[in-house]
Order: sequence, then C-alpha cells, then structure tokens
Amino acid sequence: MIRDARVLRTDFVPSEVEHRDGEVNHLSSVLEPLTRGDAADTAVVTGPSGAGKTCLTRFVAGKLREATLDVETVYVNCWRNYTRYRALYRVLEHVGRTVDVHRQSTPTDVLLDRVTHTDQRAVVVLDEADQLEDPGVVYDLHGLDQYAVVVVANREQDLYAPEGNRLRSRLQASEHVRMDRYGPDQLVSILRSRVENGLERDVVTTAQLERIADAAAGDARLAIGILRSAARAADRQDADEITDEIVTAAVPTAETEMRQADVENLTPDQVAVFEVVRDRGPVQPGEIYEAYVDRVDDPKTERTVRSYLSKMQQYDLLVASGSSRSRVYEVVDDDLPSPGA
DNA sequence: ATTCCACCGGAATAGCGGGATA
DNA sequence: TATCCCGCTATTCCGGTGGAAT
Repeated sequence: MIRDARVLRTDFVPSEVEHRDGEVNHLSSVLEPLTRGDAADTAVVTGPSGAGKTCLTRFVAGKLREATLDVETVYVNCWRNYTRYRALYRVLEHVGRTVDVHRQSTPTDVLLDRVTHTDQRAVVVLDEADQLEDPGVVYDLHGLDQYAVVVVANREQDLYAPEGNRLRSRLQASEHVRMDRYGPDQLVSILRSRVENGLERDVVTTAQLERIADAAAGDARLAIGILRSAARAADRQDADEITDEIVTAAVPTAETEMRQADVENLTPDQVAVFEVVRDRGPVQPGEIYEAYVDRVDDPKTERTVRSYLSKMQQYDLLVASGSSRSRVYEVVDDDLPSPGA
C-alpha cells in the first residue's frame, strides 16, 4: 500500500510545486538580488491554510540555496518561537554564531548584535508570523542587507493589528504574494502526484481523489492528511486498495488529527480549559473557570485562564462570540468554513 | 436612562529555572 | 559555593466596556 511515507507527510516539499508558477516566479524574483550579494526586499506571503504558503516558501528558498552556495535558509516557526528572543536565537543558530551564546543568560541585545554583525547571507522565513507576540524581530531583520526576510501569515490584517502601525508602514512597501485556495481539479492533481510517488499502483481511483478534494475544500494540507489517513487505514486492514468506506472514515479522522496536533502543543492547564469548553459547548467564562478549578489539582488564577482563552483563540482552537456579560466560548467548528482559518 | 457587574486585557511585579560570574 | 542575570510564566492590580437589570 504505502511505498514512501515521506511523500504523505504534510511538511514534504515536492520537487516541483504545482499550480503556483506565478507565485514561484514572483517570490524568486524578490529574493533574487541576494544571490548577487545585493539587498533583497522583504516579501510578505499571505493566504488561507493549506494554500501552499509554507511549501512555496521552502521550495523557493531551497532553489535559491542550490543556486548560491553561501546563502543559508533559516526557517522560523513563530508558532513555537513567538518571542523576539527565541526567533532571534533561531536565526543565530543558522548563521552559525551560537557557539558562546547560551539560552536565557545572554540578553536579547547581544543576540541582536550577533545577528546584525555577520556576513552570512540568509533567507529568513518567519512562518506563522501573525503568532508573534512582539513583532520586533521583523524590524530587527528588515533593515539588514544580508537577510532576505519572508513574512508568512494567514491573513494580512493579523500582521498589522492591533496597534501595528509601525509594522504596517514598514511592510507596506514590501512585495506581497497573495495565495488563494486550490481549486478542486488542482487538488486532485496534487493528490495524484503524491499517490504516484508514495503509494502502490492502482490503490485509489480518480473518483476517490475527487471526493477527498471535495472534502478538503481547497486546503491541500487537509487533502493530503485525508489521503494519508486512508492509506494507513487500508494498510492496517491489509487491503489491496482503498475502499470508499475507508475514504469516508478518513475525512473526520484527518480533521481531528490536525486539531489534535495543535492541542498537544498546549500545557496541561490549557488542555483542561480547552476540554471544559469542548465538553460544555457554548459556555460563559465564569462557568469555564469554575469547571476548570474542579478539574485540576493546583488551579491557576482567573487572569491566567483569560490569557489561555485568548491564546487559544489566536490558535484557532476556540471562538468567542458576544461581548461583556453575554460572552460565550466554544470550540471551532471544522464543518463550517471559518474566515481565513 | 441609569446603574450594575461579569468580563476584558494592559502594565507592573514576583518567582522560577538555568546558566554565568566572582 | 553563593550571587547575579535573563527570559518566561503566572500573579496582582486595575481601569474600561457593554449587555442586562432596574
């Protein structure tokens, strides 16, 4: 059934990016001056999840690195490295100046100083940049000639809001690559090439790929996740081919798996809060806190739980509706397309 | 229309853990 | 070894907001 599991991973970067020629050329041309030793503009890449932002960026950065020996690629996942310090640390790791820098005892200023005073050229990808608590790292890198900065985010407005006037003015002049959802036929052709490279022959029909594409609603990451779930299920059952029943079952499995992956990045207290909201449906903050206190041994304060709630909204795990005393929280509904999520 | 109060989130501060320094 | 430094999380304090009750 499965010949090469790597191909079905969501972080796999194919040797050619399909249906994104315009975007590939656009981003390449923005970064291109770096290969000649000139300063490159900052690029902003936006689009809904599964539109291929990360894939495009990795692909273009990889090509650039092949063409130019002394240009590094620094990939910073701002979801995990959301402070200025951690993001700078990641950059420093890749430009090879971490030797005598040790975590948490060296001040941010020193990190910035090291990042600034290096001749190592690099493409710095700030993925999920809307998750940055302090966007300072964007200005830190923006003005330095040895770095080409690529800012990747879901929605453009999340980069600027709130109170992001400084960031707006600096990024307004940047080249902007806007990406949209894939069409159904495009998704099918993406799936087909993954099948050809990762699965045995004739295990899945075109009609099934169309069903997967339909269920994924333009989200390539989800589509590949469904395909992977289906292939794994068929593998477990020792089936020779993927049946329609397996495909049907794989859709909700893939959806919950992706959600689960996000929940696993939360602390135990945050998980407790999340589960309270999940189990009780639309629920008011007061009730959330009461139930949370019952559930854990050593509860945090209300203010801390408020921070958790707002963080989980940022991560698209929860949504809040209503304001003031009529506010309620609930988990994000996968079946309803949420704007830009 | 006015008052009430649950809820929100900014800012300052404390405590922790790990590494550096004397 | 004792102390300092730093980032980070959680806590404390508090002014503001806007539905809901009167």
